[in-house]
Amino acid sequence: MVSTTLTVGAGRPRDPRIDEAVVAAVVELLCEVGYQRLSIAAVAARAGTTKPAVYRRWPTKAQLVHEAVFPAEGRPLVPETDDLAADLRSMLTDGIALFSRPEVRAAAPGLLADLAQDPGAHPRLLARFTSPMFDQLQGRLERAAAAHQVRPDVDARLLVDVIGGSTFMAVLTRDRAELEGPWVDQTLALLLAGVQA
Amino acid sequence: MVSTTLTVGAGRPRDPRIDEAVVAAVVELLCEVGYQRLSIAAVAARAGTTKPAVYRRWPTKAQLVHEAVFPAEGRPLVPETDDLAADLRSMLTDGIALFSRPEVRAAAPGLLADLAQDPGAHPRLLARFTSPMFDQLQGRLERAAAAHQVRPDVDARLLVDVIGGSTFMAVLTRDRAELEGPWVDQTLALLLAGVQA
Amino acid sequence: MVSTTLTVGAGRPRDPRIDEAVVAAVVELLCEVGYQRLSIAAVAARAGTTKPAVYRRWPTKAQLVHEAVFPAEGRPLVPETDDLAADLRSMLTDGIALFSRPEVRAAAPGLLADLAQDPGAHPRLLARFTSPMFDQLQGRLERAAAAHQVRPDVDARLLVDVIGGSTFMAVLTRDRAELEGPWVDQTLALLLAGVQA
Amino acid sequence: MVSTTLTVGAGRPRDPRIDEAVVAAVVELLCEVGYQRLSIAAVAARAGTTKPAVYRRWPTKAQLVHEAVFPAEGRPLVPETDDLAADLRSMLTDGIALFSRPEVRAAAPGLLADLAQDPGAHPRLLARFTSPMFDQLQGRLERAAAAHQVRPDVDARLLVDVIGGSTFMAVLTRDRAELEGPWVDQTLALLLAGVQA
DNA sequence: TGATAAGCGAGACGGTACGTCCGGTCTTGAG
DNA sequence: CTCAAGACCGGACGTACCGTCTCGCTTATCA
Repeated sequence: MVSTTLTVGAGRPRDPRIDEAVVAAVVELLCEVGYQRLSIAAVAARAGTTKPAVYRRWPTKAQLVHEAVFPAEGRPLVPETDDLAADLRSMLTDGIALFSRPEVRAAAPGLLADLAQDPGAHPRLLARFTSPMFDQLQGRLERAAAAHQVRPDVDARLLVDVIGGSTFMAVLTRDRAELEGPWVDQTLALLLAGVQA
Repeated sequence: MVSTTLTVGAGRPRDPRIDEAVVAAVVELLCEVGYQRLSIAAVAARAGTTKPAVYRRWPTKAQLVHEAVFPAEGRPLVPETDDLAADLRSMLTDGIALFSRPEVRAAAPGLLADLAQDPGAHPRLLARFTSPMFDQLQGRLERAAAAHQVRPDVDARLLVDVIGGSTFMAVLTRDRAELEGPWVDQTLALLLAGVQA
Repeated sequence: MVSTTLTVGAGRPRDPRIDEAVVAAVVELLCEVGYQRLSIAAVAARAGTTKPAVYRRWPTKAQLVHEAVFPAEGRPLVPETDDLAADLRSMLTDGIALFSRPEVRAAAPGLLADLAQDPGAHPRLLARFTSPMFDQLQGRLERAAAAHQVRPDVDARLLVDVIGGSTFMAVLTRDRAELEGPWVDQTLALLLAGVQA
Repeated sequence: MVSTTLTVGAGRPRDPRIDEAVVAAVVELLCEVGYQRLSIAAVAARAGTTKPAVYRRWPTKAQLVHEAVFPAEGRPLVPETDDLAADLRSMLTDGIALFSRPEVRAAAPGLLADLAQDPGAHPRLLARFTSPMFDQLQGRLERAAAAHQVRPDVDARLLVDVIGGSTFMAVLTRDRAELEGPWVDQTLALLLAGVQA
């Protein structure tokens, strides 16, 4: 998180309603005008506050959008049932659902572009998303290998690349209708055949 | 292509050296400051010309960068040997190489962001990249299916998603060293197992 | 003159109708939009021709306007009766009339500004206007001095400054009505008293 | 004045160094390139600032140049000694000196041209220059008439036309050397003879 | 009489300057 | 130290217009 509303010391405390209003305004405006044309001034106006109040909380647009679009949810990234096929299917549909949210579609490429320029963003991004997902998936795969469901040399990080990248690319290049139909089934079939022992 | 230097009719013809200088300047500046902070003014200055000369050729930054970064090469996107494994490996290494070029790394997310906002960019992007690749790969897969090397229900477009998305994601989240090492081997193994009859 | 339609040598001769049409267009447009916003493109369009045809004849806007507004008339600048008061009055009213013509009011300050910047304009301007007027007035004053009407030390060039400058300033700062009324009478009284023996 | 640096209320105050630097840059550039080719961009660059900072202070080039060239000095336009000849001489030499300043020579015709086009400039110009001068001169002439030094019917405004116009014309059409020599003496003689009782 | 040469309409070009938007910072005055 | 209000600085924008150039054609002079 960036908007560290600690304010342990003296002085007037920050108004928490502004934090909420700004985040809500960002999500709205992302869907309306996209990432590039999202201006801090417009966010502040929509949130009923002023630019300095926003800049006090988030130093850059990238960090603001990042936090607004990907709130730190505690939900498990990798499901844990006994059915490997069902778990992989969940990951595919979760990826599709995530990248299909309007604010995510609008924000993701712009965020990538901004963060790609920012040195140091690489580890932060990994720490926030890829690594937790990788750790959980690593455990899940070891369980599956022990049950002789997957080859023991299947790499969890590689699978994260393939699942994440495929869903991202699919959302970018296909219509909504295609994704809800056979795409998941076919991809799941390919993945299962690819990893199975 | 956008910069249609046709000019069959009347009027002073365009100076082709400006076309070249601008494209070169875009590639340079992309590597130096990234997509977002790439300004037309800076491109024109670096190219030794002026903004109107750039705007006459490319109406938007997105189209300019698109053409500068992805020149219309005629090279086949899908190799055509008799060895399916070798062909898939080529596609993976080509994808890695493409997305690893500094100007592509700098431009790709920004282009996605801009084009995602532009209605009508979707079909254009497909027509230029995904579709040709898909058509070629479709033919290659049919040949492989006839030779009983792959299952007949493997979809070429799906494979494009998986190969393109995986390589894109890998380049974004991994170091150069990892990609040149086992990543290609492991991904190739997964794909082969996934599609084989 | 600038538009030297000599064309002694070979080649297609210039169309004299274009010369006329351009000059007429300049006078019209000066009255409509003034000197600064008079564009060669507009002149060419109004004259029913094209920019290069205008530039072939007059290299700069200043020279074009100069020639259009002050055609080389042969009319005597200084009248030659036996009545000095009447002659001075004529010069005053002629100055008022000249500077009051709409195209002259519109063109004069702009011309001064352009020509003031052009080194070499000074002698040209003098040769065209001030000097002939000065020569004629010099003769007239000598005649008046011989008749003991004016002091013999009155300088003709000085009188040109005073008459020209006063009328110019008066036209710039006063309404039409004032000028036609007592202004000429009062100025004439001042001048006569100033020069009389 | 135009650049009203009032800013009594809220908001960041204007940087007064920019005001000074811009005015200085205008004077410099006027002498170098003249009025017409004086661009706001060049002024801003020379002053070490940017175009918007200039536009915030002066909405048009005419107003900017006007204020830069004719700063609101409180100096009396008409001297007030007991010697009418000396006072008139002062007005002549002041006029010569004013119109001889390089930036004034460069700016004056261009300003006239711009202001001549702007309806409403007429009264403004009068209010700033001609009228104050006229009022002061009117008082001086009444004093002189009471002392039987001038004819009581001599009009102050007319004298302003004659003195201003003559000096302006003389500066435009003569060399520096001529003006410092006998020109003032001769003109003074003419004026004195013209107005004396 | 045919080659040469300049003018013509048409129109796009290279480039200067324009006036404006907006992003991020700073200042006030109150809480 | 925060808040609102708001102006400021300066980078960049996309456009209008200037004077030039290229084209394909026409019109005159000269070999």
